[in-house]
Amino acid sequence: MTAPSKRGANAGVALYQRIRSDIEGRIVSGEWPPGHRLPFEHELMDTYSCARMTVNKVLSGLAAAGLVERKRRAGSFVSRPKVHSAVLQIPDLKAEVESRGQRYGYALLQRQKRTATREDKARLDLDLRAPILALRCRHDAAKQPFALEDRILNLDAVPDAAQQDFSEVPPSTWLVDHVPWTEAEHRISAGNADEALAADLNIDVGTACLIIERRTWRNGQPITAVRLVHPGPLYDLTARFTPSG
Amino acid sequence: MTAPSKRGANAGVALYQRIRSDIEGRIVSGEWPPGHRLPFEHELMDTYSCARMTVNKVLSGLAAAGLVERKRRAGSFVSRPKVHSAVLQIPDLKAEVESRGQRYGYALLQRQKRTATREDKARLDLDLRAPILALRCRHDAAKQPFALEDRILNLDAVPDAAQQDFSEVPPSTWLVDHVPWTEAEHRISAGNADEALAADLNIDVGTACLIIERRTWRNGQPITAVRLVHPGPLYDLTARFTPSG
DNA sequence: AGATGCCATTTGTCTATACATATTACCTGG
DNA sequence: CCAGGTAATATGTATAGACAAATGGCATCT
Repeated sequence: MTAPSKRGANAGVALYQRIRSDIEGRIVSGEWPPGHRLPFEHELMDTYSCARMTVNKVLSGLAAAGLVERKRRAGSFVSRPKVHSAVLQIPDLKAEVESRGQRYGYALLQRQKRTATREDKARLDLDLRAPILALRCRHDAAKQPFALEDRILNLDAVPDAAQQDFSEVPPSTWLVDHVPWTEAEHRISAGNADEALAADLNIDVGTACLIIERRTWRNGQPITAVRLVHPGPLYDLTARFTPSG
Repeated sequence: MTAPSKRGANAGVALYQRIRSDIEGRIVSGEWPPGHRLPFEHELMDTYSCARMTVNKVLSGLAAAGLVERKRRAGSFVSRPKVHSAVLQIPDLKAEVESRGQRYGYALLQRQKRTATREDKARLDLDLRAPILALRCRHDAAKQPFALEDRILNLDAVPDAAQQDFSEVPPSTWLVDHVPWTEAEHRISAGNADEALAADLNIDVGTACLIIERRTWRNGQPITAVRLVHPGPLYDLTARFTPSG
């Protein structure tokens, strides 16, 4: 609300929000298809009897959300989304498990401080011989192995991690609370469990697993690379999405 | 540009963008950690010698991007991101294959117009007996099966689809161009190939596959449900993400 | 001490105005 | 007829001022 809701017809929402829903509605309903030129700012001004700053705020917001594209002198156009994009939420595993009403368990299987091998170098963009912390742990849901985590941490970027034994607190939880990041990359794939994995996850050899690999940087400096392997039948990622953002 | 660049020190970017990068920098660098209260609007006004509307635009933008939370009377605070989120891009398969420099192929395996079974009803939120189009097709990359698509289409929502034989144009491509949607849900999981799947995809029985299931609605009305099965070794999803949005 | 109401502060929204900038459409001279 | 300049137009950014709404704290009353 705000802005004296001039003549009571205002149902408690801000004017610019009403205008925005209005326009969004026409776009998603197909009334204004991709490529369609929407009214000029001064036309919307007249339509809604408001100042240009108000409609400008709306159109800028829609442009920021990717629903429209704006061109000087030409006008604003409904943009055509080329790809399906979905905002994938990858929460802390502990929170994930507990939100299903299951008991969460954690075990550190291996902790090793060493210098980067050629393999590590390929995995993150590390310098060869950079000091790293290699961790291997298991996450359980309702006493069943739920994920195997295999992580390397760049100690040049996160020296504090060397002081942490990760026997109680999972590295992912510690990192979220202590290390800001600027860039992340996820790769999601499927693979068959080999013998070692099958033993650790208590599943049959050959069972399909969902593999999530994440790499994180901070201003270009590599922080960590993690590989999470979930037993196929026990896990799936879900993403919901609306074009409005 | 814009706004008379008061005294030339302006490097060609708008004032509000300079302020925004400035603040974003302090946040991602950790100088202003999660929970930290950032300066009040009137303090930023003084700092940057500008009007309140300008800093308001910056802070509102940061709030929309999820970097800060704003509370009346209390101030604006750096928000603590609880989940890793990633924008997953799921492009048209044809574009995906060709962007890898491989030849794309498509084959329609099955096309059936019928009424919804109980199984279909569970898959989308269809009414029982609603008219649907069931499709099964294969996508190839460099002559190798690359994905098996199994789709149902709600003909009540998309009557035009009944006129389309999908022998040349993949349904996903046709849909993107013809049907706007307001909501989508993705589920990503892993599974072992059974005999039928192994035969269609030309892989061994038991090979791990990446399974992507997508359901799409338009203003609450179900449009389509699709299940894409990719041979594990041949495919992965990649998402890149920066907190700034 | 505890409940209650008022006030100051901060963000939220809106207006009216101004000038900058990019780009198209048009006009004019060669 | 074309090249080049010019005006018109729509967006981009910024300002100053105004009032609304939410809320934390303080003062007051019981």
